[in-house]
Formats: sequence, structure tokens, C-alpha cells
Amino acid sequence: MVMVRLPDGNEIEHCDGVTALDVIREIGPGLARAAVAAKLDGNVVDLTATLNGDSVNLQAITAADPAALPLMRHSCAHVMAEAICSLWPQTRLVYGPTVEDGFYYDIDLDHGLSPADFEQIEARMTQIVKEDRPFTRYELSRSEAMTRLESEGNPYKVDNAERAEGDSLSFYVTGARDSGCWEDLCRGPHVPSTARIGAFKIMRVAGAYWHGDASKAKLQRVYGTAWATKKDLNRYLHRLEEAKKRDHRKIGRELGLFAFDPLVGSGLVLWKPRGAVIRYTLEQFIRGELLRRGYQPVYTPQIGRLELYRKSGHFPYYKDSQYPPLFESDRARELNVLWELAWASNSDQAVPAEIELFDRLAVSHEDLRKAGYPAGEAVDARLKRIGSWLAQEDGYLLRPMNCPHHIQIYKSERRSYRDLPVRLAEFGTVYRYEQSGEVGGLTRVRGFTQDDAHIFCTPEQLHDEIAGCMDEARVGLGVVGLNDYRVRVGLRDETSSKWVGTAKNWELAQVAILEAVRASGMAYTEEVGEAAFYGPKVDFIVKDCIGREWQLGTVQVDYNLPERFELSYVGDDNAAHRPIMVHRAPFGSMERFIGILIEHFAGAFPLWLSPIQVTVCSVSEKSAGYALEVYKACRDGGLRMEYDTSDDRIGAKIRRATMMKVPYVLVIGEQEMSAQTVNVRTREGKQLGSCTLPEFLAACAAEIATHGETTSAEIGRGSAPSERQV
RNA sequence: GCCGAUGUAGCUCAAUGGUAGAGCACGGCUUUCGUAAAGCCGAGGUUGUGGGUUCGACUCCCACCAUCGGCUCCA
Repeated sequence: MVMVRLPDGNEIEHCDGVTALDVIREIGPGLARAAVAAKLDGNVVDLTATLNGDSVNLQAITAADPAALPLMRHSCAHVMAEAICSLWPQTRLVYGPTVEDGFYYDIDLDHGLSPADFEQIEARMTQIVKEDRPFTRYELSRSEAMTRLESEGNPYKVDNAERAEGDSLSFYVTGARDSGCWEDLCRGPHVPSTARIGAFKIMRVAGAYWHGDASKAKLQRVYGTAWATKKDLNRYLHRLEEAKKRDHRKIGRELGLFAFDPLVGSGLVLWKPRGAVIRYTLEQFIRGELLRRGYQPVYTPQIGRLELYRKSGHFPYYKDSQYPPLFESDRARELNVLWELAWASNSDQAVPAEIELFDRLAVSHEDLRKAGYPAGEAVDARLKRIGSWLAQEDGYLLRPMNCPHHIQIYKSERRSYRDLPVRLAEFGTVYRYEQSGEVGGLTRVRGFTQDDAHIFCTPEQLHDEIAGCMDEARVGLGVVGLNDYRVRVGLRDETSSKWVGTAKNWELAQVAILEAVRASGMAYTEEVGEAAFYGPKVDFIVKDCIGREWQLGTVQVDYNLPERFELSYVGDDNAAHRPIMVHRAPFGSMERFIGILIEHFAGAFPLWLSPIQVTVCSVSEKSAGYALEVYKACRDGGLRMEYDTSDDRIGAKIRRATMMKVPYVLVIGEQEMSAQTVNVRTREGKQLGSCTLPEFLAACAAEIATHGETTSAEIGRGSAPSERQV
């Protein structure tokens, strides 16, 4: 016997082997009709699951339950897969999970699916749903299941089965068992029948790799969404439409903030005046913070010798995402290829391609011929030799990051422990040749400016420095009200070979960063494998309007570059010590940060950041002169102004300014002219009434100085519209 | 880089292989108006670029460029 405990506290005794549905039916036939699954001791299971053991907590899950949605979506994925298989029988299924707001199914199919096929697939799905076929679960022992899957010749499913845990594997038939209906290896659970699937829609098809590995098979990933009701689906689709309206690419064009031009290059931002002023204002804000926190501004070039980046390890480690180096001569270019070949060989013996290239070079270059190639020497020796030939004609790299330059500034003088921490800050523009499929908007670009700084400190200072950087990011994000972010601590994956430096230093860095993050009191997640290649990091991650996550601010601890560049300071013991570096950029890049900011505000920037802060609109020709006076006075007062004295009606002028998201419109008519006031209207459509120009300027100044903590409510505290004489 | 889609006036979108069109924006004129769109007229295009098929291509085919959605990558 099993004692079944219900959510209301009631207990019912049942025979072993009773199903969840049996119990629910006993509670009430209405509930049984509404139920799509059950929760047994917190685990979601099929309604047909049997109850065993001494006692169990049971809860019915109805379609209205939030837990029902993923379940139903997964069932919908099965129906979609069946539909695709029936239309293209050669389809081989791979993997079909539930994701946020929907599901997808990876398939291997020679016919490339396109949106034109969606209608057909959806029609077939609708038919399957209408057939009201039960999802029937059955289990096979692992060996039986494997034998069967192998005989079906679908390597993906065999792989899935191999990865599944447990002694037996479950299958789901969309229909009665042995009915010949479509079935799939699946852990479940599912809704009771296809008729319980609500409103669905196939959204898109995209490429994907098996196991996410670019060297593996290319698959097609078909995305769908499913909701309990048609109304919910429509609400979701509407939500997507609304999100699109906030898209920074759209708003950026509409408000004239920035542009891209194929002639300039993909992923290279042209900041137009109205966008540039946002960036300029943010940079001014950051500069103030930097000085207050003891940073020293520096300027360094946007280009550097290739040798610099060989030393830092960035070249050729990140070669594929760098713009190609600039070489003065073909010889230098070829010698660099030779260097890369030797580097890649990483062996004590030159590889044939290496020797072949050298021999070819030696034909036309006597000095090389004389010197000969040290083919039998260790790779470091060969690299050094090639480096010596390259020294006089080294190539240059458009800088992919700022740290090497800042390191060289650190190295330009002898440092004492009394000087530390040294904090060097620069809005450093860097160039990275991002993969073509990745470039888009302001969030992923090929040239961008980091609000970068590098801190060189002693081990004793490290904790406080990291904590200070965390605080900078917190304050920076807070000042623009960007509080919906998550904090990720990226740690090293010890099984990967992608890291430089010693295990000991990694351990020190990871401990330091975790201690500082814990001390900050911020919630965070630890993610193994998300470290930078030279050290662990803390990232501040936000989502854009269509749900994609972007890393903004970052704090990275680095023991490795100081080693590579042999950095030192003189300690109080008069001996040389190695400083530790902290890389930090609280906003990440100005481009990405502003992109996210545009979406965060939907283009309606707070007054201090607004490209145009106030537009002066004349009611008619009679007040145009006074409107211009007001405009000039405001501009003299430091506000970013526009005026509109065109012969349109006042409504049209207000509409234009409002659509450009200008925070305040000053309506200037004959009344204002005679009273020497301004009439204030917000972009939200509120009429704040009239006040004098000095009053308005003072209110704006206060709103700007406090970054919006005092608001428009302070402005126009003269007569309210209702009290005004008209 | 990979898979798929898209590319027509500044913007948003039309146009069976048969003379490229609309709204908004823009320019001119009329109008001088009180809180989200006054009226009339006008200009605006080698249909992303380059090839091909065809008597004829915005339309069909190929390549490249760019954009969009994913995958992979992200110092």
C-alpha cells in the first residue's frame, strides 16, 4: 500500500501500482480532465506513472500550471519532429529540447528547410494534434534499447542513448504502443495526448553543429514556440514585436545616433553627432569617477609592433580574430609565416613546411642563406632566430587590446612598492576581426573603445583593488538605472589546454577574485571554463531586448602578463617583486554599453544623456523671435538645444520633437512672450505649465547634475495648466 | 567561418518575365495656427554590386558585398 499525500494535506491510501491519473480522478473528474501531468515528490511525471513506496506527495499539474508549459512544448517538439519525418522520411532526428519560450529540434536532413516549408509542417502538426493520439511511454533495458537503436542506423540517437543515465531507456510512441505510430527515444515526461498541445508556431530554422562542435556534422535546428492558448501565443508574438521596437539598431537609425557603411567596413561604427554626444557625456562621467578613484589617464597608440603581441601571447593565439598585420616588405611577411609555422609546430625539430619556406627565402636573401636555418634546435631557439631576422622590419598589428601598451608605460620607469597601486586608464580603441556572422549593431563590432584601465599592485593590495573595480561597475551601471544584470565569475577549466601560466598562479588569482566577490555581497554564479586565457574574471552580463546576453563590465586578475613582460617593483626589502595586474572595464565597450542603453531607455534617454535636451517650438510667426531668444539663452545655459520655428502647426512641431524623444519641449506663444516665461511639456505628454527661464534652467541643471534623481516634477512649478489663464 | 533568409527613393513597404509605385521624410508655395500629423505642387531610382539566361529581368540562375535570425567564437 502507498499513502498518497495531496497538497491540501489530505492523505489517501492506495494499492501499489496505482497511476497518478487514478488518484487524480478520485479527487475529481474535472481535475482529471484538466491535468496534463503530475508532480510526485517534486518530480514532474506522466499521468500514467505508477505510484510506489510507502508514501508519496502527489500534485496534479494542469495546463494553467507554469510547470505544464515546458512539458507541453516538449510534446510539441515531438509532434513537429513527426511532421517533418512524415514529410521528409529520410530525416534523422538528433536532439529536441525545450528552451525559453519554446523548443527546437535538431535534425539531419539533406533538404534544406526554409520558411516556405513551415506552413506545410504546421498543417501536418495540426492534423496530428487533431488525431488526439496518446503519448505512450515504454521502457527497454539498456542492451535491448541499444540493439534497437543501432539497427535503426541513427548515430545521433545511439549517441544520446549512450549519454543517458540509468539501466533502462524510455521511448515515447505518439499513439498506442506497437501501433506503428511515430516514436522517439525520450526521457519524458509528456502531456497525455497530442490534443493537449495548445497554440504553436514554427519560428525559424537555423544551422547548428552536432554537440556544438564546428568540426562535427552540420544540422538544421528548427525553432518553434507553443503556448497554452491561442491568446497566449498572440501575446507572445506581440511581445516580440514590441521588443523589436526597442532594438537599438532601429532606434539608432530613427534618432540619427550612429550608422554603418559597407564602404567603411562591416562592424565599424560611424558615430553621428547625436550618438557621439551620448558617448562623450558618458566618457566625461567616467573620467570624473576615474580621477576620484586614483586612476591616471594615459594615451597610447592604436597600433603596435607584432613583437609586442607575440610577447603578450595575443599573437598568434587570437590570430583568426585579428585584422591581418601590416608588413613593410614581402620578406617580412614571409618571415612572419615562417615564425607562425615554427610556433605551430611546437616541436624540437623543424617541420618540412618550415624548412621548405626557409629554403625558398634563402634563395633570394643572402644573409639568410649565410646564416642557415637552425632546423634541429628547440622551437624557442628557432623563434628567437626568426625574431632576430624580423627585428629590423617587423610588422605592425592594429591593437586588439590595450594592456601591452599600458604595460610598457609601467615598465618605462623603475617602480617602488610605495608607488603601487599604479592605475593607468584610457578610453582605448581596439580592433578585432570578429567572424562575419557575429557582427551586428553596436553590441558586436570590429572596432570599439573600452573604458579600460590596468592596475599594477602588490599581492596585499589585490583584494581591495578587485573590490574597488566591482564597486565601479556597480556604480556605473547604477547611474543609468541598469540594475538588471547578473554577475558571473569565470574560472579555469583545468581539463582544457587553452590557458597560459602556472597552476599556482591560477589558484592564487581564483582565490583572490572569489574572496573579493564574496565580500562585495553581490549574487554571482561560478562558471568553469569562462576565464580569460590569462586569468579568472568577473563579468557583468545583461540581456538585450530580444533576450540575448551580453557581457558589459569585466574585472580580470592576471598573474601571467606580468611574468611574460618581467614586470617588477622594488619592495621594502629592497628586492625585486612581481606585481599583479588587474584588467578592468566597468562598461566594457562604449559601443556595446550604449547599444544596451538605447534599448534600456527605448531611446528616451534621461536628460543628462539626451542628445537633444530641449526643443523650443514657436506657436506662430508672432512668437518666433522670442522662441529664438529662448533657444539662445538655453544654449548659453549649457543645454543641448534645437528650435522649430517652421510654419507647421504647434501640434506637428510637438509631434516631431516627441518622436525624437526630446525630454522637454518649450511651447512659446504670444502669452509666454508677453509674460517672459516658457511653457514646458515632457515627451511623455505631460504639460508642466509655465515658469521663468531662470527657473527652467535651474531645474534642468539640477536634473542633469543628479543624473535624473530630481526630475521634471521640479520644473514648471509655476501655474499648473488647469490654473492657467487661457 | 557555417546554415537559412533578406536587399526596390533618406525611412517603411508595393509592383504574374513586358513603361518601377505609395505613405512618411525632403524642397517650393499657400497658411500663422496653443500642446502627437494643415493644404497644394515638386523633386527624388543604372531595383546592393558584377556576371549570366531571355526578344525583354526588380522578378530566373551564379558570384561577391551588406543586413537579419541562429550555430560556433568572443583577449
